[in-house]
Amino acid sequence: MPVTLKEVAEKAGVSRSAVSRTFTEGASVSLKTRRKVEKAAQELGYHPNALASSLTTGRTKLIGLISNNFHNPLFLEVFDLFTRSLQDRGLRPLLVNLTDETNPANSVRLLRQYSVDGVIVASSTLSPEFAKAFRDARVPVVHSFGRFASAPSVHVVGIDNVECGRMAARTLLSRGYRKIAFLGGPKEATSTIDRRLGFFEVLNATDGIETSESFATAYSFDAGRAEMLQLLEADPAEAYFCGDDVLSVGALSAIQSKGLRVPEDIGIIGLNDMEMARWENIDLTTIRQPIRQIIDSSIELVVAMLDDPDRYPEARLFSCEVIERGTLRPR
Amino acid sequence: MPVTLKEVAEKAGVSRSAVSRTFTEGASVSLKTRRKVEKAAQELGYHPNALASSLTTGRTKLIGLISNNFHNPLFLEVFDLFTRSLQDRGLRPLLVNLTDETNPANSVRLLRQYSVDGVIVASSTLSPEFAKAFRDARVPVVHSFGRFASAPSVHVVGIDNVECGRMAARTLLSRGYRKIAFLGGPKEATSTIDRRLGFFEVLNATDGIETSESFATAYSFDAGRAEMLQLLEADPAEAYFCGDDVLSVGALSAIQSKGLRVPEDIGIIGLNDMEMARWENIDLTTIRQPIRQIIDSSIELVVAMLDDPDRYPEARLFSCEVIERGTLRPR
DNA sequence: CGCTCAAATGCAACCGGTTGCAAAAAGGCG
DNA sequence: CGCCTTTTTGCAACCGGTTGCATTTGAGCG
Repeated sequence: MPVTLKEVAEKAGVSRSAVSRTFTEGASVSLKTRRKVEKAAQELGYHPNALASSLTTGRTKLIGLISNNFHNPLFLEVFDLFTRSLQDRGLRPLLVNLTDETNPANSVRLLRQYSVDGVIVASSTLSPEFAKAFRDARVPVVHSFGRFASAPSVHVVGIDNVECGRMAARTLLSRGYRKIAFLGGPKEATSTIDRRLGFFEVLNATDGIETSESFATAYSFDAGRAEMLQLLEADPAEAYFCGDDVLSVGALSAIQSKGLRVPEDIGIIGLNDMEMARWENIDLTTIRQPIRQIIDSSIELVVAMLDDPDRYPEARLFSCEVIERGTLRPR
Repeated sequence: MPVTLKEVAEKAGVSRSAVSRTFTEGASVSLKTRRKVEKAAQELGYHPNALASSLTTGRTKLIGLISNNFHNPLFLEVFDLFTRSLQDRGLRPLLVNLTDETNPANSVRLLRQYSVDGVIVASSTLSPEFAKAFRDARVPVVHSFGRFASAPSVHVVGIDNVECGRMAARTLLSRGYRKIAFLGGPKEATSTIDRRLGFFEVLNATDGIETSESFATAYSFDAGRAEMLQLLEADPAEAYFCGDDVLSVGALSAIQSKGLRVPEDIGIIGLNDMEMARWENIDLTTIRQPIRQIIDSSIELVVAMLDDPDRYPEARLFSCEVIERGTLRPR
């Protein structure tokens, strides 16, 4: 049903090659034939079939965007930025929802079937095995929001979660909190592991601090709320560093529903700075992750790999920043 | 670099057709050759190239998922459900972010270049022209969350916004509110127009009700907050029906920051029932849109159109439901 | 005006598959 | 075992493009 190259060629009275070249950047066509072809194409409403050309060029301009974070509001912003930046570069995101997929091989197969030029794994909770599986299949891949490694085996762009932990600890200490706790996400999430590490590294190096820790079962409102309700049963801390913002809001909700006040009775600091954190009803003090930079950098990297698939793997880190709002007591 | 049909054929000692047929549902292959082919494919790690085959079959199994709602938390759930349901049916979502695109022709061109089998326009704010442009290009299309029309020219799946407006009005009346206002989204959004219509239809039919209306510039927290701050300057209403949940949260935030209480001083009812509406810090009374049903139905419809592109356009409506939470005073 | 050389063009093969068709193989039956 | 029918198989053309190569065209110049 759609118009093909051949029809345009016939109408314009030239060969198919001429038409193809007219639509190929930098190909050799005289102005005269180009005019003829463009006219015919215009009249017929012709547009080249990207998939057909991908067969010979080996480029589909399709980028697999794979994630399992479909319940973290931050990721709506992430998807927004990714899709727009990709589009701006003439690339198309093929979205893969990994929520109930645990086998990297399946994702690799799926995306190879669609000959994606590259893949971006956008998730802080997905196992590094996913990115590695793509690398092994020689598909250019970048793990965005992945775990920082000093000897990366796959391209990683994100933040230093250990440093974020330290930053949270220093912030709480500077506010004079002495009884301080970590309320992590899932114990096995690398982000939780790393944040915890940095957090306690600083706290343990400080005298007179009483610490404790616990873990929510997911980075979610419900998990945060449930865990905090539990904590409030017995001798809660003065301040908590929560695994992420959604978890923090769950915790806030638990605290408020017990009739306690934030920050007067308990302080909370989150991580991510999702859009809602600044909503006055939430007004969460948190650590901002520079998602725009992470995303731009990820795309740059995956684009660079299109030309140089064997590019040596690197880890790119962006610094985070404490955003002061209303859930910690003033200095 | 990836393994091709030919290589498998050579290794298995059969023709290329035999290999192709082995991987084609319902094709005629003897068990013996199928075994041989599968063995060879296995050893070589062969998987058929979906894009190449689409060239002859005319099916890519690609579905364009186009939206401009990348700032409404509800849409994270929407994307989650869409991508999962599509995947479950063996379809792949090609995501298009229309945030800064106003010309339907561009989207059509783009998606035609990628030979998508069908398109889902998922947006309540996008002009119906987008869906129509696809229809005119003879690309199967469904407008999800689109405007209900009694004489639909394009497949539409969604809710009856007029009825939602009535529902909101009845709810407010039943709580004894007499001074009632509409705080809409953008004036030109069809969802706002329709909700307003139903809302005032009921209110105007009731005696002794004082009404007023105003419009936020977007379905966003900031717009809702700004508008409500303005309203609070002079003689606010007793209760507001807000354009959607995000707007409602903005309004709530404005009210609270002025030292007023909800629902004691002012009542709010939203629309959508996004995940955060139930967060205790927000606890928004709202009208639930059955997004799961809308999405499943949309996909069913687009799938049905793959087989019957000329299917007569229909509008599918789902009923909404008031979700009682804490932002309206009790009966 | 003829010559050289670069630019433009068309031919034909190819990308990785599918499929109609005719030939070959297998199965059924007397 | 031979004959007829059904199933399986391979050939070759095709899907909608791209591209290397040889040929033609045309510009530039003495």
